Amino acid sequence: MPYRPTERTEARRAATRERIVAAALEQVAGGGYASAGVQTVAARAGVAVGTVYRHFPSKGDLFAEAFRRASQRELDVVVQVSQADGRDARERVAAAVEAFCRRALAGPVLAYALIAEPVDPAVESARLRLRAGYRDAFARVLDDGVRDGELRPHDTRTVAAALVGALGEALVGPLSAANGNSKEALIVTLVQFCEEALPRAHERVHA
Amino acid sequence: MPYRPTERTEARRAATRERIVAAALEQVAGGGYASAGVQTVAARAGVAVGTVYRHFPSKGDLFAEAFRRASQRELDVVVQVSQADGRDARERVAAAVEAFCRRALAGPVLAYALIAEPVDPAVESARLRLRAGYRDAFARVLDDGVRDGELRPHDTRTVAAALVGALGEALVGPLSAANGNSKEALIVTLVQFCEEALPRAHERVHA
DNA sequence: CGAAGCTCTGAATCGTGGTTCACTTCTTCA
DNA sequence: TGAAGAAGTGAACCACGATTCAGAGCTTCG
Repeated sequence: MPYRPTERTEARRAATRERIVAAALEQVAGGGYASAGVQTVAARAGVAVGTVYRHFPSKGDLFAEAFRRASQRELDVVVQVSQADGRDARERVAAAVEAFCRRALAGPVLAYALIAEPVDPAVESARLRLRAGYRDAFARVLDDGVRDGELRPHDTRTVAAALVGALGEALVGPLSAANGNSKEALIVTLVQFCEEALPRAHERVHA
Repeated sequence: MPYRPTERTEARRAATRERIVAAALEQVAGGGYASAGVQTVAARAGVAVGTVYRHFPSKGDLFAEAFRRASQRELDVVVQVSQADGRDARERVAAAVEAFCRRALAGPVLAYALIAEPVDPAVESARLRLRAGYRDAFARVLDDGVRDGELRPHDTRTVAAALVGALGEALVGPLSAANGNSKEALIVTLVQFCEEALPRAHERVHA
């Protein structure tokens, strides 16, 4: 039994893999998915193209993982903020919306890639999971609001999805070119929009 | 001067062009953009591949035109409904939202293609114009509402975009599999959502 | 050391589907 | 009718970028 990869070697291997994922992510954050070819990423990671395929079965899998990473990072922040206790649903939604917007506006290219840019099917599924994650985070807050009597009973999943969509769409345009000033105004508008959209219990139903 | 295309001939030519666009649209409506290759569309239109290129400089241009057609049809309905006079902004928004949802749920594959499916850059711009069209239709209603004192002054463009995004996102999931029953419930939820999201003047601002 | 098994390399390969173009067919009109 | 010009044809072509693979270079351990 002349050879068995030792811990040290496996660590090196893992590090290479890590560099590749990181490079993929940097590339997407810098130039969008459209700019992210396997050759480019390999070069950025300082490895040969073949090495990428030693670590990932296909381009789709590589970027699916990269998206998953970035998604998780983004999602964690929003979930964190939305779960703060001692606050009512309206406050929690407002906090989550603000966090969502700030992060998107801080990294517009990545945000665009995660939210809206055309991608491979394999990556698309990672994106769907992200959107579902946001939706569920909002839905949890809404459910709590209903339970506590702050909100009247409603289809929380659909409303949560609508909130996510509203943010995405309203941000996509500004993601390309938003100066610092309009950013803050935009955030205020969206926070207010989402707050008001909540089906509060004390309010009359119109239809 | 032995040959000059006569009216009759030009009509035939136009008809062929029309058949190609129609075939492209049918293909997208039936199987999504992913299924829409030039060969397939040509076959469906009953012409050779080369003929497609006699009428359109590229695949992108062909589908951009097809998208424009479909978009216009969809948009016209919503604009029409949203401009009905003798109604206040809330009612007009509700009517527009309902029309939007009903049409999307009636042709889910086309709706998905128009709203969310990954497409060529050339087609993407047609899509952006569609979204902008919806946004502007809503924005006009909102502006009227502000002018009439029904709504308080706000960033109508952003709010309108948010409404469009809310509908798109909330519909994308159900577009794949929605039975008749849940459809109606979904529409009610979304109409109410959008009505409540409006920044009405008589309401307290929270933030 | 040296055999074995691993990782890395990157030029060559390959698949897909949009695009071309030499040719045929049709239309017009002297 | 026949010359000229346009529309239509579809097999061949080609660009592009993902994927492969035979060999070079490391790492481990008897």
